[in-house]
Amino acid sequence: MARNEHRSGSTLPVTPPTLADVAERAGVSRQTVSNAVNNPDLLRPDTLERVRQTIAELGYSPNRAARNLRTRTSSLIGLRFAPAQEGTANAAMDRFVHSLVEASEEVGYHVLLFPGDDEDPVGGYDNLLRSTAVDAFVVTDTYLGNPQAAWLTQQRAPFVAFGRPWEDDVARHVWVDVDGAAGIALATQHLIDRGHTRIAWIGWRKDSPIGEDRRSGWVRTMHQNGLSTTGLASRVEDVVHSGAEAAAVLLDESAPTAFVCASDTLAMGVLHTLWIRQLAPGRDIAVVGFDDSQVAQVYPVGLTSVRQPLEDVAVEIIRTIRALLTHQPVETRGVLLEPTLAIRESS
Amino acid sequence: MARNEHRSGSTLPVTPPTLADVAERAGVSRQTVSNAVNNPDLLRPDTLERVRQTIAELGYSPNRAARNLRTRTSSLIGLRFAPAQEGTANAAMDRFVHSLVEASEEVGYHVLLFPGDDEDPVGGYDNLLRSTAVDAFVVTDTYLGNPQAAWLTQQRAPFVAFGRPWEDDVARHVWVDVDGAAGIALATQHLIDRGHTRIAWIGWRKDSPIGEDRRSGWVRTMHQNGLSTTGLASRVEDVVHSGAEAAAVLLDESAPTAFVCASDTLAMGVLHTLWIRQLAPGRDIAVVGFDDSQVAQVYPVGLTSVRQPLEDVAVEIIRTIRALLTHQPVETRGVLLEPTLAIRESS
DNA sequence: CACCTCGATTGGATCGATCTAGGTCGATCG
DNA sequence: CGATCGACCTAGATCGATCCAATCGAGGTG
Repeated sequence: MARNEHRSGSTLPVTPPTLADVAERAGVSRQTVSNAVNNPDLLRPDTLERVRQTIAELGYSPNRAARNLRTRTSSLIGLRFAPAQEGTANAAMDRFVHSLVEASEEVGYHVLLFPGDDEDPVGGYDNLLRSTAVDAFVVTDTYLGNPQAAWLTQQRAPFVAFGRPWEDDVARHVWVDVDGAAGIALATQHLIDRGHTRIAWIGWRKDSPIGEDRRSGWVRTMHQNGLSTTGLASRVEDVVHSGAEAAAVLLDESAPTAFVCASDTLAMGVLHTLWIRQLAPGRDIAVVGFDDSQVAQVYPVGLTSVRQPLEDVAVEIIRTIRALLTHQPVETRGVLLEPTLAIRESS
Repeated sequence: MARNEHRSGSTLPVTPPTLADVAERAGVSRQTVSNAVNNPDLLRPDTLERVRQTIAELGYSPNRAARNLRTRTSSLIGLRFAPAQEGTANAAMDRFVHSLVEASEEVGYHVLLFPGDDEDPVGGYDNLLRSTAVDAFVVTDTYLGNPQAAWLTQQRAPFVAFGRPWEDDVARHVWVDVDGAAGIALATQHLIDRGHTRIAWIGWRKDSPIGEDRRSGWVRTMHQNGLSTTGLASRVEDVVHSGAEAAAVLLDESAPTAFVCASDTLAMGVLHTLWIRQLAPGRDIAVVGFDDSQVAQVYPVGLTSVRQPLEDVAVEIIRTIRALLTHQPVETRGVLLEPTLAIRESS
């Protein structure tokens, strides 16, 4: 059993030390070493210390594959990673993924990325699930008609969704989401506090539940403050020039003094129209976007934007996944977190 | 051995089928099933067909952990994932990670993310390496004084760097990089072709080898075209307002008609100054950035920008990693890829 | 017909950590 | 003083796929 007898202290041995190596060297059994790693409370302090010392000396770290095989877990969380769409400002994924990686590390998980395929949306999930390569999934794209959540539920695969199952009443999975309506309400109130009364909305098409939810935050806040929303709303595609056109029309027809947008992309369109018309963002016309993208941060006139608490979302997701995996009762089916407002020169 | 005899056809069985299950059901031995999966050539066509049929019927997929344990591989590639810095336009990581995930999938690898820690830069690498959790690493931050590449080399850990070992003559690891100087040369020549002769450079501080490399592309192209660079260069921090200030000073002192920048962040600063001075980007003054970030794409006046071929970088990195892992001789120590120019209204 | 070859197939051993059942030892108690 | 207890530790079995050496069987050869 005495493998790895001679090894250089500075380079990685050809084969890393095993639990048996540590046991032999420390003069204890394998199980004792295992306990030292996983259940230190079971060992007598002096034995624990001796084993730990040996572990440190040998630079031992449990072999992942062996542990995974025995325990039927992988400590990996699968995430389908789709790139940010070109031509839009949405870089939220980047920040979210990082938060997720951080939150995972804290509790001993790692994040495994796999590519998406629009033609076969569950293919990637299926492979990883059947080969028991991951313990759970984080699903980020729970938009209308997305079959993944339903499919995973049916497979009894543990997963948590970032995003509510909007339209789907039968969906019984666990989710974490950000209250977009509250974010827009925050933005709208902010503008009202600054003295604006004619605040326009530029959002997405009506078939987007997320867009309609965000819009409701604007409507609600306006009405709560006794302000009219008539003729002040526009619903367009999420591209820059659509936002620019909508802003131009609204300025001509309704003379708003402020714009609240469903995305930073649309807000960029508004800024473009203001620029063409020689109107100064923040001084002449206020603009607020959504997502606090890099564009909002880097744009010469800093764009005020609703910022999703992605760090908290990630922590909450990981917390929930742990609960699912340890078969603790999951107290709530959904968690809704409050966004904040990143205030900059544009408002 | 006949586990999983009765199972619902629609939901995942409590324990997935094993190779032994398939073997028994197909009336062959385990080894034969293994061969059907890994070395189909060894089987007689009719046997192969029968085994494949059974695999499909049972929905069998080899257990990753068991395979990993036996073969001492994981099919995982580790990538330290640091988030884009707030306040800069650099979203290249997002695109690169996606490309890497795609390229990995093609050859049966997956990407594992782990967090970075500036205080202990090799900690994450060390853990994954010692627990044999990944087969290789992709290292993206090979800047001056970064100990990771040297450390990994010393540990004999397989890895490929995205980025040249600039200053380090002794570094003998394998790398893939984008020729920034060629990209800037492309941008500069593009401006010269448009009739510009007074083209200014705004780059990073002198201690950045990447910045100096990019700058050399500007110098080279200017001189090749018989143009002077005197008084047309500025070196500043990579933040928007530094770019804006540098542009203002250069406009006052040297009256350039075009700017080439080491980053989109700096280019945004230039655009800011142009906006303040009521100068139209593209018509009055041309501007070119670097990285083709979302900002460049979304900015109302589309920003012409050097675009790194990150898809190709990823493919090349994966190709090299495969070569390293299969102990094929790696023919070249470094690969330099050519960027392209995304031309928009700003030039 | 015995012998040989070579492709196809088999069963046992193995990777390294963990689970399980059982064993050791000193302290406590009737 | 021997039985009992509990804290601590040990050894064998196990997870599932692959490696390895050995075997089987069909076809060819002298």
